[in-house]
Order: sequence, then structure tokens, then C-alpha cells
Amino acid sequence: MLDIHLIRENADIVKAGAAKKHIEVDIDRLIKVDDERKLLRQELDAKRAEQNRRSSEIQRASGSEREKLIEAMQHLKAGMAEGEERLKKVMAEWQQLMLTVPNIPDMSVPDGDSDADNVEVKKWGEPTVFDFTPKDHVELMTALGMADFERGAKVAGFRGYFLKGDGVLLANAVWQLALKHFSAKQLVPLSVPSLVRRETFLGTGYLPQGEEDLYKTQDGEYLAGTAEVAAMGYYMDEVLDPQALPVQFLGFSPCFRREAGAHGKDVRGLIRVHEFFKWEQVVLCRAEHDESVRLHDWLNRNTEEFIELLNIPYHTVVNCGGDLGLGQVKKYDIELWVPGEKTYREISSASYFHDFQTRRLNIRYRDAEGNMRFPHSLNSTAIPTPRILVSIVENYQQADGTIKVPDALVPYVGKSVIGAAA
RNA sequence: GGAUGGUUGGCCGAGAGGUCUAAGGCAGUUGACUUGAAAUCAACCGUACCGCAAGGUACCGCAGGUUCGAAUCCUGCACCAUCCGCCA
Repeated sequence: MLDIHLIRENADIVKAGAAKKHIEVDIDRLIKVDDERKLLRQELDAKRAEQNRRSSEIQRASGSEREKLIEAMQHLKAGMAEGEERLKKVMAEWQQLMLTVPNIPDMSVPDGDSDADNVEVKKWGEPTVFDFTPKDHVELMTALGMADFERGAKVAGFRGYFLKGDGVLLANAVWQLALKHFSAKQLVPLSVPSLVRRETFLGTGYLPQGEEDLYKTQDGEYLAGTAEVAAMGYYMDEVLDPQALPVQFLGFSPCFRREAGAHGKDVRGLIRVHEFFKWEQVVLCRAEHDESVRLHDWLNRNTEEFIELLNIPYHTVVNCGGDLGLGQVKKYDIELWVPGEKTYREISSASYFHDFQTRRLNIRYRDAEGNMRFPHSLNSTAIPTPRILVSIVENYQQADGTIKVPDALVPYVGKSVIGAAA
């Protein structure tokens, strides 16, 4: 959510920002509704002032004078009911519109419609070269008993999978290395709920517009697609000690995604699944743009470093306007080389939001001047499994069908090659 | 699933239909005292909206209702605590 004052004073910038994100929103309508809101408020406030004044007169009066005053009040009250009804309607539309106003993308965000228009800002390593024909991860992992997709689909349906044997070992090894690497950055590990109430999704900006992407329980909770939701909800409705900023969480959770808009995409393997696990970096910091920018780069760099530990070729892109979510000001994606597809595939997303989320979540702190402020929020993937396994097994496969374990993972896997004859 | 008790400002906590500006304490800010600090004393000190301002309005978990008037009474819901039942 943006500040209504900011929207009113910078309507053109807000409109341009929405256009850049390809998000439709009627700012003129919002301002008109806000005018109505102000007017009705003023009228109603005046009537309430009158009511309060007369109420104390009644208190002091007695006898027939009191009866008369009470009767007069009843008339006044009747006149107020209509105003209150109108204000309620106006407020409902006002709130609905406010929730749909996107945050303004940064100047440095490139124009574009979709992820095809994202711009590479960094490239690390070269696409892996093989002196044999490389296999894709489905073939490799199935052959090595690391995953079972047929039975996954039998048991769980479309996009179902089992990890098995060394597949589980490898996934666990990634989690453990991630815990070590990211904790060392002073991020506090946090195991978070995935089953989360609606207001937390509204607060993080996934709702109201993302309803169809979420699984919902018969009790009304939603299954989160990222630990960001619960980690951000952690301080909802609280006033933070400014000394505690920046708050730096390393959240871990199962993640559930309906992938409602992606029915035909990535139907094979571990790239796009309905449930997976993810370590996620979540940060709250002082309400200063420079601080957001600094931490954004830092979060993204943390993940780049982790990929470098695994020694997998990657590049980093800055997402174009059309590929930004409602609340995001700017986003980097890290994409890993996937030999089976001869392309880079997203493994990580690092975004900052300014106070868009904290305003919705009502998270505040008192600054040095004693004023209440909404802190800035940021988040970035640390590492997801099993998607990361795709790039590991495909880049590290050997001619004989075995998979070399990345050096950094060897201590956690307990061997240096998967599939070698014992 | 059943029962009971709760939810009040940054925090704790009183308040039980009308002294209107929600007692009091803690924390915080400023000042006095002090070489400095602590202690003590004094003053100030909630958030949001509207308004150029004076000022006004709203907010006591949320939403309704009763009333001339609701933190206070009624209804529904959410959450917290404890107990019982069930159960990894």
C-alpha cells in the first residue's frame, strides 16, 4: 500500500509506475473517491461534534428540558445514519482501490512485458561443456534412484514427485550448507508456518489479486508459497525497537504453489512443482532508500556466493517492469545454467519494497525524532530444493551416468560421486 | 469438541453507562541538582484522519446492536490462557 498523500501529490508518477508494470489501476477514480471520503468525513465529524456537545447538555439538564433535548437528539441521529451509510460504501471502495495500487518501480528498472525482457547485469562462469551428450535431470535422477516421477504422479497427481536415496541426501546437504553459509551472514534462522491466515497474505501483497495461485483450507487459511509470508507477519501490528534494525531472518518452510497460470509449462521434472522447500532471506530496515538499495544488493550477493560455492554457471538479471509484482520496487533474479534445456533457469529472486508491505502489515518503529515510521522490507531466495538439484545433477553429470558431488557438498553428502559402483 | 477467564496507549495496568482531555506506574524527552553519572524533583509525553489555523473527529481485539450518550450493556467472530476430552 502506498500513502494516499503520496498518491495524490504524485498521481502522474504513480500512473506511470503502474503502466511500467503493466498493472491496471484507476488512480483518477481513487482520487475522486478520496475527495468524497474527505467531504463525507468532514460532514460527519461536524455532526458528531454537534452530537457530543448536545450529549453533555442532556447530562446537565433535567425534567422537561431534558426530555426536549433528547427528542431533538433523536432527529439529529436520524440524519447521521444516512451519512454513515454513504461513508461506509465510499470507504469500502477506497480500501479496495488502495490495495490494488502498485508500488512505483525504481528508475533503473528496464521497460518490458515479461521475463523475456529482463536484462543481464552479471554473468559468472561459462555454460558447462560436455564431451558426451548430456542427459536431463529426469533421466539422470530416475536412473540413479534419486527421484521417482511416475509414482509421484500416481500418489500426488500432476507435478508430484518423490525424492529418494541420494536425491534426499543431496537435498539435505544443500539445506545444511545453506544454513551454514547464510547464518554466517548474521541472518537469524527461523522455521516458519506455511499455513497462514489471510491478513498476512494481504499484508505481503499476494492478495487480493493472487487468490487463484494459492491453496486454501476449509478453515480459511492459505498455504504459503514462500516463508516470506510468515516471516513478514512475525512483527505484524508491532512497534519495533529501532536498535533492532535491520531485522534479518533466514526463514525455512515448505512452499505450496498452485501454478494456476502455468498449466502447460515445465510439465516434466523438478523445475516447477506444487510443493517444495525453501530457505528465504527476509529483512526489515530503517525507512531509507539507500539502506534498501544496500541491503538488496547484499541479499542478492549472498545467494550468488552460495551458487559460487556450488560452482554452477549463472547469470543475474534485473527484472523488467512487466515482470515485477504489485509491491516490488526492483528485483534481481539469479538464473542457473541448465544443460538439458541449454538455457538459464531462475533459482532466486531478490526484491525490495520500501514501506509497501510494512504499511499493509502495520509494522512500525519510532525514529530518532520520535516519529512513527514504517520500516522498509526486502526478501530474497536463499536457496530452494528440489529445483537446485536440477542444475547440480545436470552440470555435474559424467559420461558414465554418475554425478560428481560439488566439493562444498561432499561433507554433507558423505561421498564425492553419486552412482559410482560400491 | 466442551468449559471458564481474558484481549485497554511503546510496555504494565485501573476503569463496570455520562466530571467531557482513559487513573496510576514503567519506559522516553526536556529542565533542575551534580565535575559527570546514578538517585531525586519538576514539566512534557498515544495513533490516525480532516483543517491554513483555531480546532474537530475516530480509535480500549474485530464487526454489528441497544441508548440522547458505550472501553463499560447485548450479539456474533477472531485470538490468548487454563482445565476436560481426543490425539501425533
